[in-house]
This record gives sequence, C-alpha cells and structure tokens, in this order.
Amino acid sequence: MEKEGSIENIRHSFAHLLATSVLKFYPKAKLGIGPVIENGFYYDFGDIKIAESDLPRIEAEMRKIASLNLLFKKELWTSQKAALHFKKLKQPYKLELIKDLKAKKVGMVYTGEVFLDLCRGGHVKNTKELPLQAFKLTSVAGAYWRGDEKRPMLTRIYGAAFATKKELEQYLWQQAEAKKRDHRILGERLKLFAFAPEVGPGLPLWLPNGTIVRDEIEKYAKEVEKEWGYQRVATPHIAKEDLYKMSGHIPYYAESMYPPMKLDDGNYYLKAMNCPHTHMIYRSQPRSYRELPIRYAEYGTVYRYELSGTLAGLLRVRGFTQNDAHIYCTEAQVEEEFLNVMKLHEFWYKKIFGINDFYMRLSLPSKNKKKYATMPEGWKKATSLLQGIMKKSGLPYMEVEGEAAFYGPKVDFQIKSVIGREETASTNQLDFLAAKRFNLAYKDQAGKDSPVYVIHRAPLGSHERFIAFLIEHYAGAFPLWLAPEQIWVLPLSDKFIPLALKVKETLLGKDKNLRVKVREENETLGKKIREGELQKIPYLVILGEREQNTEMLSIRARSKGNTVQMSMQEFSSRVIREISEKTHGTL
RNA sequence: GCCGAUGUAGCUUAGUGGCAAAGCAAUGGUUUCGUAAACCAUAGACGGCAGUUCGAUUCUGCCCAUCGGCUCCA
Repeated sequence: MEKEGSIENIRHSFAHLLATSVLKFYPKAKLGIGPVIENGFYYDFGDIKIAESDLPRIEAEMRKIASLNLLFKKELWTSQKAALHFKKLKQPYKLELIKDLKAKKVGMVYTGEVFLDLCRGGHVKNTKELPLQAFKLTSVAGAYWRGDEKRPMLTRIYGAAFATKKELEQYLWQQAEAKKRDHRILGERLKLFAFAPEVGPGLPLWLPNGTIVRDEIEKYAKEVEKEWGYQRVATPHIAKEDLYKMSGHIPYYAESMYPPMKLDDGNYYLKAMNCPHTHMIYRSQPRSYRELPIRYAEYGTVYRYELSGTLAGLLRVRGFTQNDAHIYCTEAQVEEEFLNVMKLHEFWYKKIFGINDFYMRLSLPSKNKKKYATMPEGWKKATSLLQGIMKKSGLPYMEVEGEAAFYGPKVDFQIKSVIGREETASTNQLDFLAAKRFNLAYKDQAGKDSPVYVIHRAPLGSHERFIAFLIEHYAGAFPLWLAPEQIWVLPLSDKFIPLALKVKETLLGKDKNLRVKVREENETLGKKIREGELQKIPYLVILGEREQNTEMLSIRARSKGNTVQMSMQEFSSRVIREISEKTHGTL
C-alpha cells in the first residue's frame, strides 16, 4: 500500500469525497468505481443527470465535507455483510463488484460517519490533510459500466488533484498550452487540411500545404524503403467480397467496413486494409525459398467506417493512407526481418523526427474473446517468437493482453497527442494465418510446399495520424525539409520587389526544389514578419536599401528574433545542406 | 454507436422574442515603410428542418456537424 500522504492517497480520498458530495445532491445515485488516474481521479455514477455546470456546487460541497475533518477508517467486512449493506442501499454495481471479487473479506471505508464505500484502500487519515486548493472537478463524461458497451452507461466525473496548488495550476496551464498546439487548430491556421460536410465526417481534404508535408514524407519513405530492400507495388481501392471472405475480415471486421456496392457479379467492398490485395500479388506466381524474403511496400489508401463519436481531426479518420508493407519470409527469417523492422522504426522516430516519447506495446491475444481466430498452436508459436524477438531487440516494451489483431500478435508503437490522448502510431504484426487463408506458400529446399510467414508493418502508420502527431510534436514549426513554405523573401517596399524576385530566382537555381515565396503585398515589414512567424516560416529574407548596397542578405531564422547577415551563396548552401540532412533549425 | 456539451461572417468573439455588434482576414484606395499588427472605405453571418408565437438567431423537438469522454483503433 502507498504511504498515507502520497499523491495516490490524496487523489483516492478526493474520489471518496466526490461520491459523498454527489450522494448528497442525488441520493439515488448508483455508485460505480472511483479510481486514481494520471493527474487526478474519477468516479462513475448511475441514474443521475449531471451537466458540467453542476460541477461547481458539487466541488463546493466536497470542500465543505472535507472541512469537517472526517476520518477515513477502513474495516474488513465479510463479503456477506458488505453485500447485505449495499443491497439495502440499492447499490447494484457495488454488489456486482463484491460478487466478482470472490473474496471472503472485503475492505470497507468510512468517510467519517457519512459515507461507507467498498474500497481496497489508500487514503489520507483525515480529510483535513487534503490540499483543498489543489483539486478541481474538470469534466463530465459517459462511460460504460466495466468498459462494456453492452452494459449501462454511467456518468463519470473527472477531477484533477495534486499535492499543492502550484502543481494544479501548472497542470492546468500545461493543458491550456497543449491546446494551442492541437493539430486541429494549427492545421487550420497553417492551411494544412480541411473537412467539408458535403464530403463527409472523418474524410480529410489535404490542402496544398498539407500535401507538401505528405509528399515529402512519402518521397523520403520511398527512398528509405528502397535502401532497406523493399519493392513497390500498387493495388486497387476495391475488391470483391470473396477476397474478404478469404481473409476473414468478413465476418470479423464487417461492421468497420463501408457497406458493399452491389453489382452484377456480386458485392464489392472498399478496402479497409491492404494486406489481402498484396497477398494476391504474392500468389500471382509460384514462389521458391530462393526468393524469400520478399518485401512489398505500398502506399495504400483504406476506408474504415469508424464510429462517429471516435472521429478526431486527423488523428482518427475514416479514409487514410498507410505507409504499408508486407514481408513474406520463412520461419527462420522471421527474427531477422522483424528486428530490422524495429530498427527501421528507430531510424524514423529517433533519427529523422526526434521523437523519443513513445513506447512499444506487445499486443497479445486475450484468451476469452471470440474475435480471435482459433488456432492455438500458431498463436502460441507466433507469440513466443515475438516475445523472443522483443527481448533480443533490447528495446523497452510492455505486454498487453487482448490487443492483438485477429490474425496474430503485434507490436504497436504508442504515442500521445498533446492533449494526452494515446494513439497507436504504427503497428507491426506477425501473421501466421495468412498462409493458410490465402494459400501462401513457397517451395522449400526439398521441393515441398511450405507455409510462408507474413510480417505486416507500417512504421509511419497512416499519413493522417502521423502528420497530426508531427504537427503537435513540432508545434507547427516543421523542419526545413518538411516545411510547406521554406523561405519568404520580404521586400521592404515596392522599390525592392525586382531585387526580391531576383533573389528568389537565384535561390531556386536550376533545380527549383526550394519553396520560396516573395511577399509583394503592400504591407509594412513588421506585419510581414509577424505573418511569417505565425505561419512558422523557417527563414525570412529581408531586402532593403542596405542589402542592395552590401549585396548581403539579412536572414531571420524562425523564432530567433534577430537577423544575421550572410552572402547569397552561403545562405543557399546552408539551406540545401539543412534540407538534405533533414536537420532542424541549424542556422 | 453511447453519455454530456457546443454551433452567430473565412477566423476569434459580442448580443437579442421585434432592422444582429466588433477585431483580424478579404476586396478597393491612400501610404513606400528596417524586424511580431500603417490609414480610409467596401462587402460578408445567426448549422438544417419542423413546431410554439402577430413575429424565432433567441423557446421546444428532430436531424447534421464539432468538442470532451466511453467503446474501438492506424
């Protein structure tokens, strides 16, 4: 158990206070659970109707209760006695919890004499120890009882709580700051993407600026994949029902797919994943062990009919393009191939994007879910293979049960958006079922047909989600190679427009690979600079009489606030180097 | 999909049961300027459909979209 004064105990005690307060206003509220979470606590209630506007009075009541200096007192009751207690109080959820605990004795906690709750423990001794200036009820949300969408939906009240007022304020400030780099806000300001009601929810439109980011990543990914031994393939966006019956997506996945187009020769589906199509390419000719491993890469656009309530900017959409590839190999090759995929991730995340805040999740099947195809032997083998590989890789990871794909265990790269929402950035699956389902085989040395192993990998996940994450990661200030607009040339007045145009031409040179814009508008320099900073333009080149006379450029690097003098040649070569080395703000 | 909230011009916001206000952006003009917002003028909006009402942007219902969660997930 935690120390009495620990932050966990403080947060948990607040959860009890919250329940006490809610019961005062809503005596018929049914109590769910009230655990400690990152930054605070929550409590679930059934049979109440609460809006965010009710939170202040509930919070005020909590303070009032706390100021009564109530003791938290824990007792062990027999399950029978506790069950009887909650039966009398008409608390079905608590009753269910006691039943499921299957323990002889359960912990019961008094908050003074006022409120008696089922609880494992972890409180402060007395409510007077609670830092009343360091907590705040933050939001109301719906949550299914025990996380099961078939069970009733309860009302969850979230609170933030810390040891000191200062920490709470720091947390609230951070939340507000994080919102400023929300990709939805920056995406609009930087004109990266948009949605149109006529197109549909979750179907993003890439504006020219966003498309540049997308294309640059894609262009580089193609180079990288070529280096790492991948071949590119391309497949159509739809396929007949037969393919998805073969893959097993129907019935397992049907509800997440857009409904079929009914045509003369049967039903056609929009593809929700690329694998089945790619497998058809593997199958298009007989395979020998000599060819393996085969690595097919595809930028594939897929459509998934996600629940409307889960859509969120570019993080969660209904149509997206994956940086996908499938590796076909023998069992003996699995380890090396998978390890290389992990290395490829490291290359992208750490080296290219400077992302260090992610963790790997080894997602294993859960034993009791029907969703997973039944093939215990293969599962066992694939699972132990992956566990062995992850151990060998030396990369930090955690195992989570029940998160596997229906065709195999996987390693997910989990990232957090600035607002704290956790998402899977990339997923890597070891698929032992495809061989059987799609009849994917190769002739081994003995000339016998052997089943092939398939590794699904997409280090950059979907463009949509990955770029959403990058926008927040960089706060919109993309490194030069990704910046939609790299250089603005700012003439001080109309007089210097010809010079500005000349500078632009020289910067572009023969290759015309740079993205340079002359801001000819009749505005003050101050205003153009302000706009440049707000648009996160990496370099602003200021041209006036001084520059004309000295034949030097005045360069203002993004968010530096001062200019440096540089010759045209020097600036040009530094810019080109920065782009090719994919570094961030070297000037 | 479920629970809760929100929806006023391109954006950020004000406001009302009786002609809807402003800043930025846009457009036209003036100004020709040295490091985060020059000046003047013009144009532009109450998410959609019903209902209540003499009259609805405002009240009610339904729908749509978005936001915070749950579930799900790249």
